[in-house]
Amino acid sequence: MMHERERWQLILTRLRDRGIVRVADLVGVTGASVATLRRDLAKLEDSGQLRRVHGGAESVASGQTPLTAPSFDASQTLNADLKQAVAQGAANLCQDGDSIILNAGSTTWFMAQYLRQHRMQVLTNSFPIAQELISHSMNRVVLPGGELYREAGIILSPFDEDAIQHFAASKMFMSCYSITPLGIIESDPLVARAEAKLLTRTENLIVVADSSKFEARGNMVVCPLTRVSTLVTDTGAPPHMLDHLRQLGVEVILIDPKEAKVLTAA
Amino acid sequence: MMHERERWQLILTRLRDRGIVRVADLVGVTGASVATLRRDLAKLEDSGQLRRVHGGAESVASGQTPLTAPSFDASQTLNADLKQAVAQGAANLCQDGDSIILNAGSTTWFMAQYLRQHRMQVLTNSFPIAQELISHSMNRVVLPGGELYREAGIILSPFDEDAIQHFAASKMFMSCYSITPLGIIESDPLVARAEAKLLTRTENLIVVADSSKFEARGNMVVCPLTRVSTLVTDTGAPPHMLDHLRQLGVEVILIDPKEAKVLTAA
DNA sequence: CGCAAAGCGATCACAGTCAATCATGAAACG
DNA sequence: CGTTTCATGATTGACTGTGATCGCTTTGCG
Repeated sequence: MMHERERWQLILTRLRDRGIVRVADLVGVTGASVATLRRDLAKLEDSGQLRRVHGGAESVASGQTPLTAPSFDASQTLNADLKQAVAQGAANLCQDGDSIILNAGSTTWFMAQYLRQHRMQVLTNSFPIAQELISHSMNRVVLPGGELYREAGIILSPFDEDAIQHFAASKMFMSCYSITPLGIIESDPLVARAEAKLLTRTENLIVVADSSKFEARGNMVVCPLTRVSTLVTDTGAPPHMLDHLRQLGVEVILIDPKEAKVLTAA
Repeated sequence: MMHERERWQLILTRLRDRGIVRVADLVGVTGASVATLRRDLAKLEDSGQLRRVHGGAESVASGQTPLTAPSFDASQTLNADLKQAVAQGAANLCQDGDSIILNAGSTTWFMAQYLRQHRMQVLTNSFPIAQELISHSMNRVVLPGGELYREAGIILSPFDEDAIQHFAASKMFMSCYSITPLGIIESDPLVARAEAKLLTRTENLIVVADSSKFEARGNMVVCPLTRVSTLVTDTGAPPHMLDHLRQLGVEVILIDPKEAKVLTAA
């Protein structure tokens, strides 16, 4: 028989792939009874991970624009579970009234999903994140000026004068391309510059990265590791890197992707 | 059998792609009965995601995201036909390679629908317009920095330093709250200020306004009528105002909403 | 103008789905 | 070893979505 968590994971995966699931289908896939699956859906709806409809459930992101969907479906297939767990752990660090920064990235985008109940001021250079927050949360949203790049939905500007110079954040959550001993790495120079610019608006840098980010890739250093206050990652991260980070004074928060998924939502 | 939500999704997608759907076609595509599809259309119309017409339904200008839908459904019910006609006429003034500005407004939003085939640089302070352009057109999109206001989807900033100071536009298309002999009128001070700021980025101001905008309403003057280079409106506009505008040197372009094409150019 | 065809809303019966309740069995606990 | 707790599965009555049919209205054509 299938375990409760397995079913949940399966339901959410299916939901992400197809946008909609039917109870009848799930019976065939999971082998569980209709009643059990209804309970599952009820719980998942309570924690905001889907919306129930007659006959099954639909993705909370369903009916979203073609912009966010394609640009994130690709990255979603890659370690989506880990990213969600890390994102949820990071979201737990937020409190109502905070002023935070979210840079553009798939992990931060997942994080935005967990901020629906919050009331904060959020500065982000990600168009999809702004969209998500403005339409599904009570947070106030601030955007930097600049050109909106289609593929990634990032707002970038070559200029320094900007309204964000008036923004002061208590925390910044940053996802990245990779983490190496040399620092936080991006692959695109413009993106690296944009993130460096955001970094000037806060003292407290929280890096969110699933364990796959510790493979060395990319070439643009956004900032050294000593700039990082906190790292949120999952238990699959290489221990020697975590030790190194702790020695540099970085607080490391480990999320167990198996447990953290839904439980902390309550 | 196809699920209700799947049909809705399919209907809305088709609507996005083609602008109009026929019940008869949907029967063939979805496999559902005519009665069911009619019910679907009725529900989708209730939630403002499309407008029913004899034989099927048409895009209400794309029932895109939860953000745009509510904010524009209200204004759409008001003179949507006129606004669309004016918007189309205004869009005809654009050429590939232009750099234009679109302020936030229902008429300019309709206009964005007619810019799908263009390749321009577009500066807009409207989130829904940016969304429309980035996901359905080849235009480059530039945004000003500032806070994103939920209801209207407008980006507003109390500060002057901004990336848009580096933007030079050949034309600005502006919709407004009303037009009076005193000038172009808005109702909200912050909006009026944002539009005045956009005005500094171009010489050539094109006002787009259906004929209902000539009733005196609102109280914030954005600019005097002498600042207007061109006015695009429909044939229902009061002649004495048009004469007055022509005397001030404003080029008046009249659109016949029935034919949706340009009649006269003064 | 009149007529035919298509589209429309209303109604009804049927099937699928829902929430609530109770019963079962397994693990946790003293 | 008995009790408690919890996830699960079955049953029930109520509800919702569906499709067929009935007139009525709108549209298009001569």
